[in-house]
Amino acid sequence: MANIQQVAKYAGVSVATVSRVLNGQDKVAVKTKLKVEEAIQHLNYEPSMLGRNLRNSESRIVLILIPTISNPFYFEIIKGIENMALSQNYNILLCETDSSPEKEDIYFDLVRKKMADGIISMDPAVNVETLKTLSEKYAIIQCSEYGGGVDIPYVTIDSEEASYRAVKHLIQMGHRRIALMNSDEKFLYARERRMGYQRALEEHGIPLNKEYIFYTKELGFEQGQQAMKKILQLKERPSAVFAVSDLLAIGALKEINAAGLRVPEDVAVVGFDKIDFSNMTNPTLTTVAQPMYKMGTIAATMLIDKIQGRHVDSVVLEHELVIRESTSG
Amino acid sequence: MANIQQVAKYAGVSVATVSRVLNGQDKVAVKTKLKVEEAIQHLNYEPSMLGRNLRNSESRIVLILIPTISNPFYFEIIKGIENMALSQNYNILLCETDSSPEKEDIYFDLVRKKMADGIISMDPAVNVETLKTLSEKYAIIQCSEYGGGVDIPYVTIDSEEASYRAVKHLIQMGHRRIALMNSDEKFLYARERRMGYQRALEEHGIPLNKEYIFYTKELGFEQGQQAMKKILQLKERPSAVFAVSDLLAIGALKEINAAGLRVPEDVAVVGFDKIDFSNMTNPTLTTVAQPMYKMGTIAATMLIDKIQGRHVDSVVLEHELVIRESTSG
DNA sequence: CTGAAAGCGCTAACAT
DNA sequence: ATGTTAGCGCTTTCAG
Repeated sequence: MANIQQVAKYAGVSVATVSRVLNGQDKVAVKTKLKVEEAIQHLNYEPSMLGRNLRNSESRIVLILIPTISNPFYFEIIKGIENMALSQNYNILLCETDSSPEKEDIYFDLVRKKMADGIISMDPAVNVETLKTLSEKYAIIQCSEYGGGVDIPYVTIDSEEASYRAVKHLIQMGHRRIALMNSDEKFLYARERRMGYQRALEEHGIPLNKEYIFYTKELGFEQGQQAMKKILQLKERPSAVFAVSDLLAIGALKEINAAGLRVPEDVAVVGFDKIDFSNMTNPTLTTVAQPMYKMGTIAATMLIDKIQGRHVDSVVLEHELVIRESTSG
Repeated sequence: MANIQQVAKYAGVSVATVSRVLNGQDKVAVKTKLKVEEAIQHLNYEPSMLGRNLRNSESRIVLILIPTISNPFYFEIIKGIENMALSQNYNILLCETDSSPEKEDIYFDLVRKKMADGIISMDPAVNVETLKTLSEKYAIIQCSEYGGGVDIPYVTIDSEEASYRAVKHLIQMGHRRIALMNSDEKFLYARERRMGYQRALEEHGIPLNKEYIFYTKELGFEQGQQAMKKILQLKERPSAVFAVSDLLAIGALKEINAAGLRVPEDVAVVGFDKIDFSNMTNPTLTTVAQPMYKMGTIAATMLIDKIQGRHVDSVVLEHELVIRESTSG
């Protein structure tokens, strides 16, 4: 396979000139340029990024850290990141951490070893200490999820407010016994969403019933089913459930159905994320929409700015409550 | 940031020795090794893959080409590929082509430019000619989808047989008016599945009714809804539908429900792929399971073998019909 | 506008 | 067992 030397030789110019033609920055005489281009054509030359990357001390690869690829919530965000990255000549390495520190470390190593120029972390379970240390030397952005108190730029929504609005909607639909299906409160967003839930209840004079708050280990379908099973066994059965992820909510839907109850007549359900599937269920799911694609593009822009040494500020984006059949069938 | 030179200097040895310690192949005296390791520790040294990659003329990155990340069908396959790749020190670049030749070409360029060592293509819409040309110079494996007649190793299942069994199951459940929801027959797997469908009908003396065959542009939920809408308008309404993807089938489910009909009493439905979500619907979906994780690991193994110059043969894996509520509620 | 030459960080062949 | 050295393929001063 031809390299830049051979092209230079064939074209009768120096490698520097070939490089100039390749990068199109410096001025090259039209005639010379033509010669070089012909040589490139003739030799079927493709510049090697390996050489270029070493020379430039960059990999033009950015890491996306997600807990699991199976949660559709990440799709649109990833698309946003990808398109923005691509437009800036960066490629993305999608890294599934399975929320495991060991796997996480494999990927962190990639930036330590210069195989990646930066990281967009969407993993709430990420080892915050490591991330913090890393962020002193490398470009890191937190997207959607973020650890509090750490000085790493993030893009996210106001979880407390979103949660507040979702619960308020349920209250306005006449519900007073509202269950919360939350994930572990070691995650900041989980604490925030619980606070929004409480604020809505308080504001409407509904006393907090701790029996109505359920914690799940993960945000998946099965966890939603299990939690819903417990909820349905309560003496004073809630008439509504607010789940902090759509998959949880869909699990709840399924379980309610299995128990022979109807949504929303017997139990209303609200999810969170507006994943594609939330519109495929029967009934369709009321849910909180995050501007995922936009969040992705912004995260990518922030990261690239950071990589290139520019200053970046954190961003909080708007969200929207999408009312569908599961609360107002 | 420290480089190998500085480590060598600090340890009072040559760079070659440091490299030896790093790679652990050649023999190094324990004492020397200790000195080097201390230097590495002290200087916080991390070997740069940029230098190593250039030197070794490899990137240790493999490309996965998929039409869209939104189809959960790919999850398990990707996990399989990823785990196998990781265990061999390869990383994966997930590339969404959107079935667009332009985007495809961006990714092909990555291997032309040595940024990737090989490709696992799962995109049926891939430009077969380009792929063929590429495969003469680079390592390429087709996974799950493959173009016929091209001499590129693949791993897949027997689509014709899988389709045959799915339809046979419907016939055995007493159905005789069975619709087929297929994708464009420019794809080999679509032609094969149609053939399996026909074989099952023929074998049971059911005449082929062309009105019962529907083609969709994509394999998504919306396409399933649209096709089902048309199916429900037929004078002689089919009593069963075989869709070549779970998402199509789930769209059909939704539409049947919307029309006030029941599954499987009024219309039975069979999908294809056994995506996670096929178990979350109501009713749960009868579907054809492919050994996706295994397919992924095999594809990765094949690719790495190919990259490293070993010979590889194509593989056809077993499938399984998973009978659930949508055909035998 | 073009060329010569240095060097990014690493590995491996060769020499000792 | 260890050191010396020549590149891998590219970009970018610096001279001319």
